[in-house]
Amino acid sequence: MSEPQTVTPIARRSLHDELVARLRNMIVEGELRPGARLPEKELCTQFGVSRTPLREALKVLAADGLVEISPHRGATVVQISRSDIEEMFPVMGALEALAGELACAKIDAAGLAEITALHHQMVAHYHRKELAEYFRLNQQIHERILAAAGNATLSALHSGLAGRVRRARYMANMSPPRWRQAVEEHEQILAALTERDGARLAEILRRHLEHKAEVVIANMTDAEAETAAQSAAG
Amino acid sequence: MSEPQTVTPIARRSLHDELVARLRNMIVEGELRPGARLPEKELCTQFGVSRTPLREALKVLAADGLVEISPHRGATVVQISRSDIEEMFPVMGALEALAGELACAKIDAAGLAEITALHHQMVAHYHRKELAEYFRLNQQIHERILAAAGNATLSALHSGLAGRVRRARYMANMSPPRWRQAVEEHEQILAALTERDGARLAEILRRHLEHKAEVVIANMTDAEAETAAQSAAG
DNA sequence: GAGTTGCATGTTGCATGCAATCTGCCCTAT
DNA sequence: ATAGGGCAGATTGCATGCAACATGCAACTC
Repeated sequence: MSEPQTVTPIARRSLHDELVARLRNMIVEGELRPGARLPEKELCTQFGVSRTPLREALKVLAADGLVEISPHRGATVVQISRSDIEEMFPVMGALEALAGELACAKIDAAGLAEITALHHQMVAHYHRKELAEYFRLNQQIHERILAAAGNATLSALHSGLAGRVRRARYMANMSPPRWRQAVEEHEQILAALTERDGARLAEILRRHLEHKAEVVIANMTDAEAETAAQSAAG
Repeated sequence: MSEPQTVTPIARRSLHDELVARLRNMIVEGELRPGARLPEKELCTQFGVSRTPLREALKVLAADGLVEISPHRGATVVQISRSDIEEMFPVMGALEALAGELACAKIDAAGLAEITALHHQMVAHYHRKELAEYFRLNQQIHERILAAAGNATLSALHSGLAGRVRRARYMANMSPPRWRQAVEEHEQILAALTERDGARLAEILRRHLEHKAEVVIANMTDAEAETAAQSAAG
């Protein structure tokens, strides 16, 4: 029986794996706010587990860069600063650019059709101004391009960064011209991918990520100004 | 006493942090071979700690991709396959290319002088055919370029990959023409950096990494053939 | 009254114990 | 003789207990 596995082994996740997944999700989805403390005891009662697997999970998340652990003081959800974001986007740009090149070389008709379908759905949501749906599809398209690159290492690094960036909840709002620009860039992305023009796709993706960064930074600056105003008023 | 700290706070590493560092080093430096089992009890007695911090350390290394943990079966040092290597190098190429661009934009005279000095030392070792020393400096130069980019996220991702790749012990030998080519590329790297030509440096680094990949793959193929011959003979 | 010191409390770091699971071996049956 | 089943040993997964440490408050000094 040295055949490659066709059936997926039944998932028997240990507690710490399950905890890592749940906590990661709670952090990325914003349920646990940046800066929030993560007291072991409280989380233990909440999840109904003992401290050992929980601690192991926290260590893993710390290694992932999602939580910060200070000795004898406990774990907190990491704050993302503007400079962190400014650092991350060029890196994501480089990764997505590479993914674009590889994807152009490897993608088949079926894969391209899927991305094309997602793209048109996304554009439809854009025209109906359905921001949440737009983002969901936007994210899926980028993930598909990464997947089409067929490079697990690349995907892993990218999704790690994407998870960290997503926590910034950056696109709560986006100005109409910015949104329009993003959609136009996605048109170019699809065109380059269809023509299998790797170099061009890479360049477009790099620029696209640069523009995303600008939107995020602007949004963060607004948010900071708001909280500053609030704390001044309070 | 709100002055900035001038004295470094005394390092009080917790046991699990210390264990993570030591194990990571042992794995990266090849002291723990790929595929080696990591029985908790044995490591505990070896390090003189209990299983709790050791387990936490293993989980972190698993998240890092250096060890693999199978439920109820324990941890092993991950095997690097040829396809893993083939995946990693393009990613490192993209990261180093970005680092090159950023470094050209940011590096100052002092930083450039340091890299130049390292480069000349490295070339000296090349002429004396001191392979180990050559690699040490080679690695330092690449690290310095990453550092000069001033992007912590980028550095972190790169060093993670570099650690995983280094385990392949790829450069135990390198053919004279290959070695010569590598040195020539490093001359170009230094030139582009000196001229602050980011685009060119990026391109050179990408190619440089491609060539490194070829050397590694060739070496791995040799090693595989060797072990295959051994197992056939034994 | 301001600053410092000592103590009480709660939390984290680590060690250990028990239950569940895996591995290897022996035994049995075909 | 070989395949399959079952048991014993060993190892991992998790829970709990104890010690070390950080924080906040109160008392004390100047």
